[in-house]
Amino acid sequence: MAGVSGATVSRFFNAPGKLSAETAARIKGAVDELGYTPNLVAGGLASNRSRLVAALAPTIEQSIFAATIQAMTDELAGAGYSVMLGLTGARDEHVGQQLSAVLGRRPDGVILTGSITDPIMRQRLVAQNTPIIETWDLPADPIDMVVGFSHEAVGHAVGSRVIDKGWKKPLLISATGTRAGIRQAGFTEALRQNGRPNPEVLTFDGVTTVGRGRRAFAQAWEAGTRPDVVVCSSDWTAYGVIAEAQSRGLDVPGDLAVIGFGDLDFSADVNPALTTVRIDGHAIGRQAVSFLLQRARGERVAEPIVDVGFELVVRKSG
Amino acid sequence: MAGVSGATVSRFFNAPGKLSAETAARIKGAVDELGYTPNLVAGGLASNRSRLVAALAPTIEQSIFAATIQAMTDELAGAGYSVMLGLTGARDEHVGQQLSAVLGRRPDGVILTGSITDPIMRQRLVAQNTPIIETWDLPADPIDMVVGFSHEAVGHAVGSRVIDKGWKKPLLISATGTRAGIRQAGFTEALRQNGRPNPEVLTFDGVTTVGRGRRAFAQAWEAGTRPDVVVCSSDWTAYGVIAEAQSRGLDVPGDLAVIGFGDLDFSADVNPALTTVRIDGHAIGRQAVSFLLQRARGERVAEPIVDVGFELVVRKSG
DNA sequence: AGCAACGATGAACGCGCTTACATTTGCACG
DNA sequence: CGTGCAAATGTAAGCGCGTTCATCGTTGCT
Repeated sequence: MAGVSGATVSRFFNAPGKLSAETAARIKGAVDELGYTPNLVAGGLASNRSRLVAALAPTIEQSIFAATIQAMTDELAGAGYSVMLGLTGARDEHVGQQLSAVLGRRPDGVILTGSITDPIMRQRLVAQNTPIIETWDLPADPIDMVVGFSHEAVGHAVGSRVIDKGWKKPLLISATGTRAGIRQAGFTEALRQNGRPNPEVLTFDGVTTVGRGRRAFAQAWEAGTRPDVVVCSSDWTAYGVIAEAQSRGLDVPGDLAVIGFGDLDFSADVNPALTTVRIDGHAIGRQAVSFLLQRARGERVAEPIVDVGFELVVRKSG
Repeated sequence: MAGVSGATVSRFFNAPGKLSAETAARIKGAVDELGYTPNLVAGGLASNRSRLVAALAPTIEQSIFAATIQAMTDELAGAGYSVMLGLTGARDEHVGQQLSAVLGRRPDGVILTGSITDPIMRQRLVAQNTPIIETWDLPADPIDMVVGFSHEAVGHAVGSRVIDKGWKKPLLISATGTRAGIRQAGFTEALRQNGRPNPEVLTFDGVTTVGRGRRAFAQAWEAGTRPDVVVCSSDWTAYGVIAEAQSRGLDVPGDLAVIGFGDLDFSADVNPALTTVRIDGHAIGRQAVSFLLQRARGERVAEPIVDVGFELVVRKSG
């Protein structure tokens, strides 16, 4: 319709600078009139670049990862990429399945939250030769690039605060999961370094919600546990503990201090405001995308392991 | 390596029943040994079915849509589909861009939250001839299939409760947005039918958060507004109003009733438990996927417009 | 033994693009 | 006016599969 070859139309979309203004205008006219949208599937096959990146996360509901995914998606959209979302389940039970599904599309990058432990999976990932970014953790044996922080250090920092404040009977309420487990280890280690015994620990399975926190604290309380500080694996749980404690006539932080994890969107605005550990999930997403785009441009990433750190945010609750 | 033609390998993956057990075993051996993953991009081009569905939503952070996306992704993964996530911004400012990006991949279905208003966009969507599902709304002029509920009815139901309870000075705190606007209209209409004047309204732009709710209520209070009930466009905001009211020494619901929207995960567990409108976001996602799969099997969807309804959940706060 | 019918498999084409390479055109320069 | 070079465009060969159609044994039956 524009009187040009297919190759020229391809250039119109992918390298507009190479066209004369006149043909570009002619093609644009035809494109508009026909409502033509290039088939990126065919383009991907031909160019061997899918412009698709896979993002795997345990869940997006009630999740600290939502911020990372949001940031990633926004950034990638700006660069002309689409993101495939793979939800691997609260305990990563579907990583294998999701990974297979995703690799079949030959993504230009894979962003993981946490590490892949299964050696076979790792093998398959590496074999694909696509950029891989592990996030929200600092794995000892990284596959490729990493944007995360040390859960061990987080646990240790919280433990140190417990020591400093002179709290004697800490209770850990935590979801099962590798990363929460590592924070727990760091916490315990901080206590041990100060000659303290291991803390009491209550773990539960599945998604971290306010209700879970409430019930966990109620259960501990009914069982006679009388902590002076509760350390939680998420701000959701922490707020549940506060709600339950308040319902039982306890004053937070007077009778009971509560510390969360994540510094979620609501954490500063509840009563009392949550003391927690801030992780900048958006920054993680942005940095991950930045790595991906560098690789896509063929550049070498000089410093492929980034520790975004964390911040102990002291507010009213503890 | 298995001593068979490509055609047979293709059948191994797509129609295993058509192979003899013996060749299937031979192919399986080769596949395992080589770590071969079929290239779905090429397959999609050849078969004209991408096995990709696009999900567009304003945001996933702090969002009632997260549940729908979660359910969709889970269901679709089970059926061998992947989902492309498109985030269109809190006020749908990126629908156009996202839609283009997404249509280029020739998805086997598009799931929208809310409607597309721009006629040009609608045109392009329809032209693609892919199944389209509008969710979280009951548009007057549906494009294709719909899984939603009436925001008008929600507003009306809340308004009726305000009447029934005899509250005289309602204040609406609402994010800007089409759907929130429709609920507001329904609410106002319910008041009007009972001879009541229009309620006071405070709107804000952007994401609905606890902090926004707090600040909005603080602002109204400082301005001298003294409502006896606050109706919010989200449970987040509602909880923010409660927190702010409590900080100012008000008793909820004694001095002030608060009603939210969404019945989010935490809503039953805060103090006081939130009176709100429950929408089953998971059910919306599941139903949408079910429609999509029916279409994929070539079946006609008998009843393509589904009203999943809502439920006014009365708890302590109002 | 001969034939039809059927299940299993292979050969070959094409899906809609990208891209290396070839070709054409326009223009500056000697 | 011819030469050389760069910019603009066309040509054609795939990219890795799915799919149709033909082929080849087999089996069951007469």
